[in-house]
Amino acid sequence: MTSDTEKWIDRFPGLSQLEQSVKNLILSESTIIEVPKGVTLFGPGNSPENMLFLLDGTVRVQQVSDTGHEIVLYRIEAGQSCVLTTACLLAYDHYSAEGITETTVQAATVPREVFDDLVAQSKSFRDFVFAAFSKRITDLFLMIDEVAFQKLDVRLADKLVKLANGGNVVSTTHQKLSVELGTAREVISRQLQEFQRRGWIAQARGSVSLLDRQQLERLAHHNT
Amino acid sequence: MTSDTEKWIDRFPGLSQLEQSVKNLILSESTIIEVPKGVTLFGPGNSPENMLFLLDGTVRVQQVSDTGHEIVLYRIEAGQSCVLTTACLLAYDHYSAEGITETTVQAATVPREVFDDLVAQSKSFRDFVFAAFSKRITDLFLMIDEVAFQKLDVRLADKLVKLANGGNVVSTTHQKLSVELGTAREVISRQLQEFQRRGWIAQARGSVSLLDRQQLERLAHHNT
DNA sequence: TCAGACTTGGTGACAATGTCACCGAAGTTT
DNA sequence: AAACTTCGGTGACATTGTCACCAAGTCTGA
Repeated sequence: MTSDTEKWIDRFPGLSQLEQSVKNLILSESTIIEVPKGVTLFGPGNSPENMLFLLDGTVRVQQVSDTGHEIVLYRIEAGQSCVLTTACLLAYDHYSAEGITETTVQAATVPREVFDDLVAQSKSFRDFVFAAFSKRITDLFLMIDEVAFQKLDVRLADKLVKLANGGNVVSTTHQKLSVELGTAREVISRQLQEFQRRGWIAQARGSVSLLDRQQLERLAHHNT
Repeated sequence: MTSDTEKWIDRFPGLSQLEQSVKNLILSESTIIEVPKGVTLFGPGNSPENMLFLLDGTVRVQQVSDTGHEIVLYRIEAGQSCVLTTACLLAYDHYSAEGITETTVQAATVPREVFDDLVAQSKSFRDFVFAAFSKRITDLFLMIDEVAFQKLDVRLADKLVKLANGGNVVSTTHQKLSVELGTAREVISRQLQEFQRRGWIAQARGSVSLLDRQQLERLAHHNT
């Protein structure tokens, strides 16, 4: 174990406060894996037994409705939270969510039994786990609110700014944006045309350039 | 403690398998409370420190959007699951969900520290808790799917059948139904008129009678 | 390098749902 | 009985979703 990987645990804000003995246990019982982009980590009929701590990259969790529609539920970012869903959600039948790597992903895998031991032994680990669950649930509450009540232009502006991630170009198709928001491609196309008409964005095949991020952010934050 | 209340723990399928010693601990450290109908158990700025096991009655968890709209997220039924949300969600700031008793409610309250002890000591209690979280999360996934992609007539038919709960009368207003589905009152009124026109329901002020439950169920299950 | 095949995006017509501004009828309070 | 509140109805219009296309760009294989 290199000094580099030894420290991965400190990338998790919630885990850095663990007792040293617990940290050592996690480190010794976990395996670092690397998964290429575009791999389905979990999904219907595919249930890994391990818990994952994401060290690098992002995993997109999305759902395919029985109507054939898709929607992105959330993303798991490196160091932010663990893939609890993985080990836990399989218990329930009708879940159709799947987790797909959006980039090459580095992760530490912790066997289920070790996970259980950790929960039993460490109060701070428990807090970490429950905080992760809580965050997930409150985020889903917010998402329901958004899907049910927010106007599409607001949601799209918000999504563009977030996907740009500080930069000015979002490399994605109208189709993919529609899955992000759980709407139809045509609706995205129309709305992007409107943004373009206002001079807020420029479009090219497969990419959107943000020309006036301030306006987009203003719309996204409801300050019309 | 009467022999009646001593057995409440066996009403929870997930808890009945606990070690007897753990059961005893829960029973001795918990307090039975009764809460009248219409009380806000938890909500923004109101965070009870205890975990609740619902023994009788139902709690409605709903959300008020900053757009002023409301939507029912889920219900907690007696014996079904514990009010984990209560103790856990406060950790996060912007959560606007609230839990309101829909009936007189009987519940067992377990102090936070006892809850933590239980999680630490009992594997089966851990399984119970994680199962509850998982169920909640997968239910929210389904809800997002429904809100985003299901037609309103399907959702309304489904909701009517479920609220009828085996009977043939749903005592509620159009306004309340609209909150159930996160839509507008007018939309519900129109749709109920359509159901009435088809002879599936009859309406009176403040109540809906199901005349042809089969048809409603057929619609709800997408078998047009 | 050319012929499909596929992907991406555009368009118009229409359906479903949400919003707004009203209205009157049925209950409730005083 | 008058004032008020709750409940539900209505029409006009805006927004979003659906469908059936089309055309241009990109890729692939012979």
